[in-house]
Amino acid sequence: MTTANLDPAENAIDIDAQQIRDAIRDAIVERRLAPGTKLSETDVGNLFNVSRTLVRAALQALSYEGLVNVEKNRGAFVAYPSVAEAQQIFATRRLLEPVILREAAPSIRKAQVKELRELLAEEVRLTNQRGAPARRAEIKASGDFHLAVAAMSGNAILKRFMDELVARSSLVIALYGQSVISSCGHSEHRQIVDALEKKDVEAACALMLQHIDHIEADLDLRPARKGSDLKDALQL
Amino acid sequence: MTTANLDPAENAIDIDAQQIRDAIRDAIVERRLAPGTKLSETDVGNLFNVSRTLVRAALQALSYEGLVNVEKNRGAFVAYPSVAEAQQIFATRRLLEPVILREAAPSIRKAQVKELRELLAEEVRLTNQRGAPARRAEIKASGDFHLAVAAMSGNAILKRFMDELVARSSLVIALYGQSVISSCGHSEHRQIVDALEKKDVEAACALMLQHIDHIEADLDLRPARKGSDLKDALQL
DNA sequence: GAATTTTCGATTGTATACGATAATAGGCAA
DNA sequence: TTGCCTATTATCGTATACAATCGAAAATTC
Repeated sequence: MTTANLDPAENAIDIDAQQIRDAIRDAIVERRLAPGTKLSETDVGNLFNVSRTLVRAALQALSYEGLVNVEKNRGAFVAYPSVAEAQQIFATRRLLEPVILREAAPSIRKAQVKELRELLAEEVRLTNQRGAPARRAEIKASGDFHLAVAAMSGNAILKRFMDELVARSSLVIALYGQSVISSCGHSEHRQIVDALEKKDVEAACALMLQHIDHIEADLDLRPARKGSDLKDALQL
Repeated sequence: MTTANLDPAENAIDIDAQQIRDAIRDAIVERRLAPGTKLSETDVGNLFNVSRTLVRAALQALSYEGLVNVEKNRGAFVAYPSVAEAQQIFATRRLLEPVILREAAPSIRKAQVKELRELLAEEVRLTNQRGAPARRAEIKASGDFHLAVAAMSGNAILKRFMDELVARSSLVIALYGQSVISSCGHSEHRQIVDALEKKDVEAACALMLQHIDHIEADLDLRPARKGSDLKDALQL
């Protein structure tokens, strides 16, 4: 059995393709599924008690998000971003997130600041908690902060672009991250919120760029990867 | 028969989902398929001599690009962007295209200028040509210019975002465009190339923003649409 | 013993079958 | 006629069946 470890929470009745997609995406983003893992159509189907038809639809959707690679006649695999791709993902975030901040800033009111601070509180709570599930939730929470800001831009298209970038970033961090707490920057998140609250957009942008730099600095983006990890992750 | 007018050029042997997707996308972008047109799975399947399975995959893919709306238990329709969506598409382009220009500028060499000028020449050639096919090709060529610039940024992710924005823009122009030659701005395209050649990125960005303004100015984005057109486009 | 070929098994690719849903048309009553 | 209800039909949603492909192991040859 090559495929395993998808959250069996959705074992209710009548699953649809969207739920399967979400479950797999969450598993990838929360790093329960390692990059390179094969996602066999029959195996996934059995896990959710659905036919391959729905699984294929879900896997196809994930391939558009860049989270899964579908190789013709070979199957679907959790994406295994190259160093070049990883750099491009972060380069794009550096370009987009300041733009998003500038768009979001004018519509930041007390309610928005409150919403962001609640997300910060959740991040802190998870950081102080032990265990693997808390670590996984922390990864997701860290991304959620960036997505919340994107949502405040009021631009659904930008928000969707960020959805993809944040999800793929998690994958990259899973692959190339060095420190265990790779998504460490909740203090940086707070600084950004502080700047937004003061309507100091330029400061917020500068902090955001620094923040992205720090995330990327924690990665080991040297060309070669250790072979053992690769073989492991590919599950050959 | 509700569905018709897909280019039958791909009537060779062994069509796959990707080819169907491309054929339908081209038909939408070149305005051979009006917004709102129903894309029945069986009809499209018959046109390409494939089963509904492949058609569904293609339609699903197009829905991720925002070119097609899939309504549960009702079917797929060529997207019918609302005024709000249209404005968001152009707002996003205004944000992204300057960023793209700044990214692309450093790697603009003689070869790149030449490539862009060739695209301009093609646009001019099509403009001076009569007939509906030339008009359709003109629409596509106009978008290709923006996509070529995006490709020169060297950032595949940005390029893909632009792919989507340009395709959806064509749809919006089809819906809300007033003048027949809605993608008129090939002279503006030339000015942008001129600025890029002179390494004057700021001028290029300013011209790009003006250009997008002009495209949007040609649209009739007033809330209500004339009832007749709406009925026509919905093909009821 | 190593390299090449062949065979076999597993997995994907596509078509089709069947059940479910929604739109339409027809009939009935007001 | 108009409104409502029912029945029909067409279309979609999902499962399954069968064909095609790929990879790995076994067999053969040098």
